[in-house]
Order: sequence, then structure tokens, then C-alpha cells
Amino acid sequence: MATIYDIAKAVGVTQTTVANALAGKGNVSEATRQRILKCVQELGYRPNEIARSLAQGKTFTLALILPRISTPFYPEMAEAVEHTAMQHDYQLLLCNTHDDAALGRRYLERLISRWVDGLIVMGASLPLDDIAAQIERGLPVVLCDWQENESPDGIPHVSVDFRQAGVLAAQHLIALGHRQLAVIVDEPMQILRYEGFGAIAQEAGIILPPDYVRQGYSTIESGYTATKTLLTLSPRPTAIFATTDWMALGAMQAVLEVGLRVPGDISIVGLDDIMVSAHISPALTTVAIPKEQLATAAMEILLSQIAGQNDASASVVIPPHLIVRQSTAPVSITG
Amino acid sequence: MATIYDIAKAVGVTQTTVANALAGKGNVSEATRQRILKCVQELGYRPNEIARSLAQGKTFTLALILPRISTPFYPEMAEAVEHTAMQHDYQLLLCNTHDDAALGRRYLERLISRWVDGLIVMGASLPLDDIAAQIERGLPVVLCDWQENESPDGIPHVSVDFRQAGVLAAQHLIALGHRQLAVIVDEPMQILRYEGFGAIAQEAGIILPPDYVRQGYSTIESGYTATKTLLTLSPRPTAIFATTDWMALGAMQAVLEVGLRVPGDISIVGLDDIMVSAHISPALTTVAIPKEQLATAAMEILLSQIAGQNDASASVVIPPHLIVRQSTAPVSITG
DNA sequence: CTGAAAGCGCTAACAT
DNA sequence: ATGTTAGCGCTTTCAG
Repeated sequence: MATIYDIAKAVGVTQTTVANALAGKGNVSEATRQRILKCVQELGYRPNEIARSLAQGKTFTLALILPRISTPFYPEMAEAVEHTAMQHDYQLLLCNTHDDAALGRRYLERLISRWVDGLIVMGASLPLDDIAAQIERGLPVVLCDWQENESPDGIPHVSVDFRQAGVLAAQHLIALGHRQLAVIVDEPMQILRYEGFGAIAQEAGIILPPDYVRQGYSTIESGYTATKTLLTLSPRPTAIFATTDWMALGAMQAVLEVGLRVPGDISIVGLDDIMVSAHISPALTTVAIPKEQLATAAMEILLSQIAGQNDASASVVIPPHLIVRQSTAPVSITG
Repeated sequence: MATIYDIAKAVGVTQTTVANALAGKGNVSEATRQRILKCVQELGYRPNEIARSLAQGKTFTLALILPRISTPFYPEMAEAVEHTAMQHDYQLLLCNTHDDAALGRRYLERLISRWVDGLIVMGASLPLDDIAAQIERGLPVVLCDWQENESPDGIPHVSVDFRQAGVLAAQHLIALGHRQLAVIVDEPMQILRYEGFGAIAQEAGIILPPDYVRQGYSTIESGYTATKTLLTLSPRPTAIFATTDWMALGAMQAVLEVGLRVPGDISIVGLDDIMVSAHISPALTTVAIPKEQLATAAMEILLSQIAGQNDASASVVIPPHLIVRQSTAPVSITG
């Protein structure tokens, strides 16, 4: 691999001149610049980013930390983040914590050793304390789509108004006449989604008994299992709000499997708007998270942090919106 | 950030001793080792991987290059690859080419500058020439789940026997009595899947007219669109083989949308076995790709390449297997 | 406009 | 068992 010194020697100048020529700064005569460029071509020279990183203390690498890349929603977010990162000439280190705090911490240590320029932490992939500790040390961090049960005070974050997401889901179902409501929620992480939903239900005079609020684990299987239980309840719920689309798909599977209809017998609302939701039958009504917006907002904040603008906590909250598809309908009269 | 020199000074020894103590090699007395370890704790010292990389010419970073992380199948593969990489203390750089050769090439240049230790290239995310050029330069590369239209002779790769995958799909449908077959395939990349399918059809005396073989683009929308066209054909196909599950989901949407039943009127077979396929209604019959196996095999080959074992082309081909679910059934008598 | 020299934080021979 | 000394390939003052 050719080094800057190699081409300096070949051209008959010093490293400094080559560096200046390539960086486009300093004063280099057009003549020598051309000779240098030509030589760079011929020797196939590529600057060594590692050396550059060491010299500059900057790696142009960002870490994308998320709970589980195989869970839909995250790959869609990852694509959006990667896209904007690329536009800013940053590379992304993929850190999949598998919902394991210990693994997440291990990743974090490595990332620090690697001198990544910043962290994008999604979901609940890392304990807040560990993150705060890194911020303390001066590492730029932005939380993206953060879990709702811990308040990231003082930590820059971009997120969705999850409480409002729950509100939208509830308003929609109640407007359709549903009063036997059920919820599947991955608590405590997604508590706000549930709170928003519950608040509107209460306003409408609807009680959500504990049995009708099931614990989910953000997997499709957990949505399925929770729903199987919900279906044994009497009176049977006429509508189910699952706090992620992925769980909602499991819920739908469970309902259809026992021979009930969606939305004929049971309406289902999800949250996220993952790609597949629009293409299943019946297509899933859901509260959409604007993923591109989240990603670009997160990147902007992170980059300004890196640039040294210490907007202590320049956070952004993006409103979600309801997308009505075929999985919800007015409550049936016979229901 | 504390350096190795800082703790050397603090403890009252030299860098070498500290390095030896931390690396566990060389001879360091237990006493000083303890003092060093203590000091490391206190100062919160973390070795600088960048400096280490520069000194060793090794970055412990691998690049995962894929066409589109948001397309299901890739995140599932990515998780498997990331998992095995982590086990071997490698970090993964996520490179999403968006099916854009120019972008892919740009990524490649950066990766070279970054001195990544190796490349895992999935799907058809990079021109074979560019890859070959890097191998020429000595960069370890392994193709994983490579496209089928170009033969990666001499390049290490792990893949699935895609021809056999097509065979399994055809055999299954034909055994169910289907003779009006249709295919949706992302050619030329996935040509083998189609060839395997076509060969079995031909053996059974079934002709696949050009109209019944539609071009897909690995998106759910393209599966949908292609199917809409297929449904206008006369005679109408009684079975559709989509060469990826993702396209199969689009096909299913199209069939159900016009009021036909799956599998009552039309059977559908996919390929990949992405997670969601087992949970939709009807659950998708598909030819499964063993993703964990692919990932671990790819990593093994890559690591042995990195270790210098130049098994010119130690490639692996893994057999796929059929998973019969609810989207296929015997051809209806009235059909 | 170009050159010399120091330094980023670590590894790795080679000495002592 | 510990110290000395060169690099790795680049950036970055400071001189000429």
C-alpha cells in the first residue's frame, strides 16, 4: 500500500506538499499539484484513515446502537440513519445489543476504545447511566426513539410523542364505537403509549381492567400469545391496541387463527408503520412514526454536538400520525 | 483520555511494562502488575484501538456490505453475521448500497482507506470486478448469499443451492397437481432459482410461457404488480412461485385483493423464510435459507482468510429446505 | 511555494 | 523483570 511518503518521493517533494495538495489547502503550485495527482493515480494511493484518525483524534465513525436489527422498524430506521450518515461522510458501526444490557455495555467499552465520534442510541438498548457517564466524558450522544419509562433529562434526544400515539389509537377506536378495549404493551419501556391510550379511554368512561392489558415483549410471538389470552376473556374485547406493529401482526395471527375476523369481530391498531403492515390482509391500521424525520433530526443533533455546539439538550419531539387501513372498523352491532 | 504513558508514569514504570502487563505477555512481576491494574482502574484507562490499529496494521473491523438493510432477510442475516463477528471480537461496519453500484464503489474506497480487515458481501451489492480487484490487492473477502447470475470463480463464497431451491418449489407445486404455474423472479440476479423451477416443470411436461414469468425487483410492490398482471392471464395460473418471500407477500396481497383465495384459488410459494412469513394469514409456504449457517460459514471462511490461510476458494454451498405452510394446497378441481 | 520536525498512542524488537 | 528505541502514516505548526 502506497503511503504519502511514497508519492512524495516519486514526485520529488516532501510529504507536506503532497498533503497540502490533496487537502486543497496551503499553497501548492498548479504544476506540482498536477504531478502529485497523476502520481496518486498511478500508485493507486489512498490516504490511510487510521493514521489520519490518530493524528486528528477523529474517526469519522458513528455507532448505531439498537436492541435488535432483526426486529422490523429497526432496519428501516437503520437505513434512514445510514443514509444521512453517508451524506455527511460518516461510517456506521452496527451495534446490536440483543436486548442484553451486559452486551450493550461491552459494545460501549469497545466503541470508546475505538474513538467513535458519536453514538446514536435507539430504543432501550443501553442503560441510561452508562450513556450519561459517556456524555460526562465528552462523547457526543443522541438518543433516537428512546424508551419512554426513563426520562433522558439533559441528554439530547429525538423522539416521537408516544403519549400522543396512544391518544390517536384510542380516539380512533372509540370513534368507531369500541368500548371493550384491550392493550398489548411492552412495559415498562413503552409505558407512555399505554398511558395516552388509557387516558382517552378514561375520558370516554371506559375502564381498562388489568386483564385487558397484557405484557408484550416486542416480538411477534408475544403479540400472538397475549392475544390468545385476551380472546378467552369475557366479555371479549372488540378492539386491540398493540404498541408495536410487530406485536400487532402476532395479534392478528391469533385472532384469525381461531376463526374470528379482523376487523369484523376484532379491530386491531398497531404502532410504528413498518413496511409490511400496509401489505398484509387485512392491512394494518397503525400510528405511524416518521422514521426519516427521526433519523435526520438525530443526525443533525449529533453532528452539531460533534461540532462542539453544546446545546445541552437540543431535543426534538415529532408528532406521530394515524394511518387508517383495513384492520379497524365500527364495532359490530352483534358484538 | 489517559494514555498508556500516563499510567506508566503514575505507576513509575515504562510503557512497555504496562503494555506487557495488560497484554498478559512478557514477564511482569505480580506486584507491579497489580499496581498497574489498579492504576488502570483509577484513571479509567482504555487502550486506544486506533493507535493499536496503526501500529499493527489490523483494525478488527469487518465491513458488511448489502443491498438494502430495510428489505427483510437482510436484517436477519445481518443479525446472524453481527453475532458471530462479535464472538470473534470483530466490529461490523454497516454498508448499505441501496442497490447502487456507484454508491457501493464509494463505500469500497472508504473501506480500503479504513483498512478494514475483511469484507462480507451479500446479495449483489457490488460489481464482481471491483471485488476481484480488492482480492487481488490482498483484502480478504467472502461472498455470502451471492447473486446467481455471475459465477464467483476463485472468490470464496458461501451460498445456498438456489437451483435446488427452485426445484423444491416446483416439485411441491406439481405434487399438489398444479400445472398452470407462474414465476416472479428478480432476473438476472436470481436466475438459478428460476432455472431449477423451470427444469422440474419441463420434466413434468409443463410449459412456462414467457407471460407467466414476470420480472420482479425484490420489493414487495414488484411482487404485487407482477401478480396483478398474472391474474389477467388466461388460463389463470393456479400457483405462483416468487423467488423471495418479500415478493411473495406482495403476490399474496394482490391475489387476496381481487377477491381470490390463497390457497383455494391460487397457491403461493416464496423463498427465504423471513420471520413474518410464518405469521401472516395464510402462512407462507417457502423454501428456507439457513441464515445462521450461512453467516457462521461466511465468518469462518473470512477469518481463516484473515489468518492467512489462502484456501484460494474455500466455498460452501448449503442446501435449502421446503417449509410447507398454508399458502399452498392441491389444485382445486374447479380450477 | 515548499521543507523539516514533532507528535497522535500504541506495538515490537532489542537492550539491559 | 523492566527500559530504550523505532516505527505505523498521517496532520500540523513553524521555518526557510
